[in-house]
Amino acid sequence: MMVESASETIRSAPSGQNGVGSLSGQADGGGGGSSGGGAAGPAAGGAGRDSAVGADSNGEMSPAELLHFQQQQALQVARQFLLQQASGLSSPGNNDSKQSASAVQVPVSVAMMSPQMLTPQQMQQILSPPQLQALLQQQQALMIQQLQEYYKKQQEQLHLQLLTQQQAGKQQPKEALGNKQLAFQQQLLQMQQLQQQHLLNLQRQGLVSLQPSQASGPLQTLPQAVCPTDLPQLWKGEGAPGQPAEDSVKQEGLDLTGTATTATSFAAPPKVSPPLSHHTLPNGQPTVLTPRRDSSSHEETPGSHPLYGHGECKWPGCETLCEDLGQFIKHLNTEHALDDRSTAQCRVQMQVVQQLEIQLAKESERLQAMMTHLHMRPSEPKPFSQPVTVSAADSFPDGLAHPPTSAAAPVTPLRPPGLGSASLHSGGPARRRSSDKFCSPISSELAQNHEFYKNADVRPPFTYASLIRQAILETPDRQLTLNEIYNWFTRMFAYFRRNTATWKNAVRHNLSLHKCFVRVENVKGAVWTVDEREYQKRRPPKMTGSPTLVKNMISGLSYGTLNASYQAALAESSFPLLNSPGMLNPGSASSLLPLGHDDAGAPVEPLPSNGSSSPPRLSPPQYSHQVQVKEEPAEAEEDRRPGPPMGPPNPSTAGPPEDRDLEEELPGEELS
DNA sequence: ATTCATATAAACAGCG
DNA sequence: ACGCTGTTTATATGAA
Repeated sequence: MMVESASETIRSAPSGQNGVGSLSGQADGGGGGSSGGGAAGPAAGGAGRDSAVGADSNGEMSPAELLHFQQQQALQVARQFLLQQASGLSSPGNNDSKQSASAVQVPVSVAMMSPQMLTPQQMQQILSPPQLQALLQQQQALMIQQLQEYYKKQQEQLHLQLLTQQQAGKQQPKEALGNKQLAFQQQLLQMQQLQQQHLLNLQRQGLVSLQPSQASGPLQTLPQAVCPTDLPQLWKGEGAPGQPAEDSVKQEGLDLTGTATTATSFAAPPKVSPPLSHHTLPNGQPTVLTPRRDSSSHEETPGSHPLYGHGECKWPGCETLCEDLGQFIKHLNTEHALDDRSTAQCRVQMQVVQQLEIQLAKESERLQAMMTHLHMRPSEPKPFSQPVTVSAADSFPDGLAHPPTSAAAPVTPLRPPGLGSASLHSGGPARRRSSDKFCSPISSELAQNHEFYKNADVRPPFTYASLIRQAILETPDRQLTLNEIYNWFTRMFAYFRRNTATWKNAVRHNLSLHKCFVRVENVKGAVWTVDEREYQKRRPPKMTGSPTLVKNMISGLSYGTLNASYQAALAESSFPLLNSPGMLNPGSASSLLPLGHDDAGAPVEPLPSNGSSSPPRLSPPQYSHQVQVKEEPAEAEEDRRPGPPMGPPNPSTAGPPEDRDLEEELPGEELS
């Protein structure tokens, strides 16, 4: 206890804060001020343009063989992926397949899953980890499919470009523009790649910001960040339509640096499928209805040229109209000959493809891990034990904004069992923690995931108040000293092993601030107890509507099983602890309490914790049992050890009053 | 736009 | 004097 304090007192408040800040900022951009957030784009672009030189312009055009080789590899990966998907993910895959065929954007999948337009957080709060996992899986599958689709297209295009150039013979390169543009493109590409990865990570981790509004906002700013489908737009030269290749390229360079928002489609020119292309649903969700048709069409139609479709040249950034194939060929040979520019474009395209390959590989790996995990225990919401090491590596491949978790991550790269459930928002969880306000049962959540939180440097999605309460209620006598509370925090959450000054202050602040925490003088000092009544009181009964939402959502998902688990979760949510003092067993609780979210507040009084005690007895200034225990008798006796009316305190508690924390698992065991 | 809940930071007082 | 504990105030942010 004391020992720690020394080291902790100082440093690191900032890190946590910063982390939160940054994350929340992002979230904000998506949620509330989507419009505002979207504006930023240009600035970055400008910077990029100036320094564009950095991009290496060297590197000769690799031989066709190389390209072929790459294609082969990529295709193999894709095939593997398909196989995996087919074998393991039958149900979700099937469901999504249709959608994926038309809808490419991630948001779509989400929309599918959450008819009610719940925010990710809400979903997290409402759904239990297993449910989230299922959702995530679905989404994952969809995303990968989409990726793959796009990937194919890219491969095809690349190939064609190369061939075309070869056909055209060798025309003299016009060096002038080539390099600069290449540099721009490459730089932009890199940036976008990073962004993309980051976003994908975020999505993965916490179903982050898949909201329609967010999708549209940030996307504009970071085109690439979104998803493969948007890649094509990268190429878009602003004024491109109808312009000669050269011109379009120039513009492209400019545009790219300036505003990433420019959008010309590369694989699927707007004109190609006027009615089909991008649609925006009423709710603002961008949807790509059937862009792929185009791409597939080339493949299928032998007579046509892959780079030619719907009377248009499909060369990246070029939308020159060509009446017929002959004219197109001519155009191709003229405008897209083997010169620096074309080479550069080709290279960029290669990078795009490579990036996609990488992405695909990662996703495949992830999928496999997920499937493995799920197969092992289909319905078991266990924290981990997954041998999967994948997460560690791919979680944050890039160095981009990682959640506060960052550094000291003690150990296991585990990911929250529930997958998005809480951690994900790992980063931003700071603010709205689920536990309190919604049904989320901290106890059950903890029970299920305590291993995770214990080892992963992830901020728990609970409020300080709920955590403190949990800590106190977990003890047999429902009372803890401040230091014991600290210890509980550090014992239960890796996250709280850092930034101690910050969160300890917060804990103290919460103890003082909330009426539900009652300080009781003790011989030994003071202990803190929980006034359950106050605790219930303090949260607004907002959950009222939620059940409906949840139902709808669930029905929408058509996850029968989920429904069950959800109910179970709800049940658990209540106060398992109260029921059996000393017993944390969620299971028991669930059976006892059919419903009632934590918060149901007044109505939910039902906690039989003391049977009568809670409601009536409490009337006086007393707070349930705990207080009594401590107040008088306790004084005499002192610790809870003997006093606890509760049953068999766990071994851990048995130990020294304060030190029980030393070890790890006392409460944890019970929980799980 | 307002209100509420929460998080964070910090100042301050009392106590051992 | 120092550190811990506890209270309080201020500010920022997200959500309803």
